[in-house]
Amino acid sequence: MIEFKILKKSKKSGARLGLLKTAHGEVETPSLVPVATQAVVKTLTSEEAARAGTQILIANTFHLHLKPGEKVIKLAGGIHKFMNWQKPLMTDSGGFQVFSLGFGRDLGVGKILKYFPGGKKEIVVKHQQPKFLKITDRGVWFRSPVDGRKIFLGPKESMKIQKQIGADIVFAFDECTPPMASRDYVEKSLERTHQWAEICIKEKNSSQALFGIVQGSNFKDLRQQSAKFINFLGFDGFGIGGDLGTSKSDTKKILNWVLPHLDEDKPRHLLGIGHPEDIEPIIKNGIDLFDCIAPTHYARRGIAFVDSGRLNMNQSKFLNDKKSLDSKCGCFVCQNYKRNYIFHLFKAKEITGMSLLTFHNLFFMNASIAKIRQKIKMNIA
RNA sequence: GCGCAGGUGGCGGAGCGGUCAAUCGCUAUAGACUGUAAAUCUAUCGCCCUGACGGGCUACGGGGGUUCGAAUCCCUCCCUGCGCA
Repeated sequence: MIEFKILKKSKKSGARLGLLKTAHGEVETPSLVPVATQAVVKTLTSEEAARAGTQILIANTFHLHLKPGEKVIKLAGGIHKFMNWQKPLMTDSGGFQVFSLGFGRDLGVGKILKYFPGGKKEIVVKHQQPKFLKITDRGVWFRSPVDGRKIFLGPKESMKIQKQIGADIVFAFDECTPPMASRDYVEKSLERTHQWAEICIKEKNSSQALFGIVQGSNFKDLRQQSAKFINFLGFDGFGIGGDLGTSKSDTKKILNWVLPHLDEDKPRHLLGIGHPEDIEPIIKNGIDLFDCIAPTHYARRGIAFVDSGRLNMNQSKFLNDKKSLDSKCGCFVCQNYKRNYIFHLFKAKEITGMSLLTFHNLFFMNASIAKIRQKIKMNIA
């Protein structure tokens, strides 16, 4: 189980400084939760992920169920042993895959909608089903992206799998609704997500903390209703999922609808948000934890997060650039390697380039969040 | 010297009389990506004008010819590879 202590509340914003204790150690919050979908931070060893300042990881129930299967992980002694990660770890429930392999895939969009596919002004998901999966009241029939076979995942199944995987914190099975969903769709989906939340609570075991997920898309009353309902069920913490609007101010607005209805003394995890420029605002809104693929995913595309913004290490202007990625960064990459070399590795398609940038991006983000924690402590944020 | 095979855009390589500024791949340039179907995807890539649509110009080794029309056919020269002397 977990214990969460709020050490300090900012007087200048909604930010909180906290300490999350788990059987595998503590997490100073606010904190980034780097993504290890397949029980690995892509391109890094677990030791490297830790050395980059990572305090906690999130793996994925759906993907680990497909490969290698939860039984394998259980037989290996649980996910911590399996991947040699002795720090805190959470598993996402598979609820995001209801979206990403469903409407997200159909329409080629992510959960943050910046443009409407096909140039249409509005695309509304009403009552239809996604092409490749079937959403029912009891759960979801997926098509495995690995081999196409049918996979059923509902609240019971997800909880059972997550128990076998053995993370410190597990998430309730939800439906992440698409950003272009109609109100009707979101209402119906929310009802299901809430029923599933009740089932997850019943399936909860004593050794894992369980976070409930607030949905409701960008509808104020639905978000509030969801926050109250999920709060009432008595979870150990909260995830805030689904559509969070198209701008930073939308996200802020939605968080302001939700957070006042959640027990203050429990951790709040914003699901899937965390570009560098998002972090300070969401922390000031009162978010304690957030996971995002950005640092690792962008690294593999050659994008380095640095103090001045982003560097695209595929650009040949770096051919003879003998500077480190970021002159102020203390990571081993910035201490030992220069842009010219990293550029070369990307051009040569050498995997070490991706690995170096992944390490740097994680270190950079973890360090900048540590600075924000310091600012909260010193009453300047 | 003879024989054979070739010479096409930054590179590799299609095309073999009109629909060709030229398939495709690579490279190059720019962009996208927020609970990871992702070491991926998209766009541009002869020159000039245009935001774009579009228009103009120069091009398929050099030169000449046939034809209404040639990267594609003919002649000739140059060059490359292989084989034989």
